[in-house]
Amino acid sequence: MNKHTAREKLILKGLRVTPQRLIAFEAIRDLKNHPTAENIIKAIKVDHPNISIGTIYKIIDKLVEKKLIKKIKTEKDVMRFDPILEHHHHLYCTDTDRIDNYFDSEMDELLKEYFLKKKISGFKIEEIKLQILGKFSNKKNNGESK
Amino acid sequence: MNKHTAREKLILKGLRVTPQRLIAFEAIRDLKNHPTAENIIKAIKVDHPNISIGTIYKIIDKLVEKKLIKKIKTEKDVMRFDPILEHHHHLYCTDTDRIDNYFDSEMDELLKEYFLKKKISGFKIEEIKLQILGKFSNKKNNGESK
DNA sequence: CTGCGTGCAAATGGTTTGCACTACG
DNA sequence: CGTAGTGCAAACCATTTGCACGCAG
Repeated sequence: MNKHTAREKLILKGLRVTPQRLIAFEAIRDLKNHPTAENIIKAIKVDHPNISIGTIYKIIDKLVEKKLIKKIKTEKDVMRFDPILEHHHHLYCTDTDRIDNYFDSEMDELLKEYFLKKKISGFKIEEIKLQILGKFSNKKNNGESK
Repeated sequence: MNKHTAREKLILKGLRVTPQRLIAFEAIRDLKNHPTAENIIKAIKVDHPNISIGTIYKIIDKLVEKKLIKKIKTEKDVMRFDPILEHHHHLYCTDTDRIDNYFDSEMDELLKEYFLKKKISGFKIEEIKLQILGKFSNKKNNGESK
């Protein structure tokens, strides 16, 4: 997750390494709770107030397009992003906008086996993600990082 | 799902029954594939071109607020709605914007048991929904209505 | 009759686009 | 050097809001 790695990932995807890209990419990786574009912009502005908002949007789009980050589904009308690419599920707080990651390979195995037996007619499954809705006990369980 | 029922549901939620509400509510119930606000507006406009867009948005908001319909999560930036209130999952097409419903009480049972044993620390589960991503075989499987 | 609901139009706000300029490779 | 990337500001567009009027209860 260091500067070097981010740089390499950009290069691997055929993207030019600009300071703006590096800063934005790292900001997204470091932000917890699946930031909105606004969160990202704000975080970047702290140290780099001169990066343009339009540019940040373009960078985000490019990163999504190149699969360096992902968009995630929420009920709100703002887009949020997820820098973790490996398969995982999400815990959605029904009171706040907190979204934590949830890794559970046992569950993944279970789902896989279940749908091996039970086909969904007319549909070819590629991936199954759990949206787990509920409430966090207020302990700051930010140790969700994987 | 007839006029009478829609009317009753509105009344039960303490909402005044206006022609606009009835028309909008029924339109949403009848639209397949989890309509966007735009879909809803368009559908209504066909027969009732004089209902205002602002009003339709207000009606949708009110229906969501009163839990007569639900918002659903998508990766796109437009909101979509679901008139089916009972617990179910969604099949998301990774190519198109098609979203079908998926009912599976066996799976629900499985999930329930699984998470009875395996607690998620610091999180109280209220509901679990599957996002099943994949592709439809092009057969028009619109018999997804429940 | 009282106030919730509607229609309209203007405002909002997050996101996008166009274009001239910059700098990565 | 040539082109992808940046900055800025204007444009977009779905949704929200304010307000006067209308109709449901």
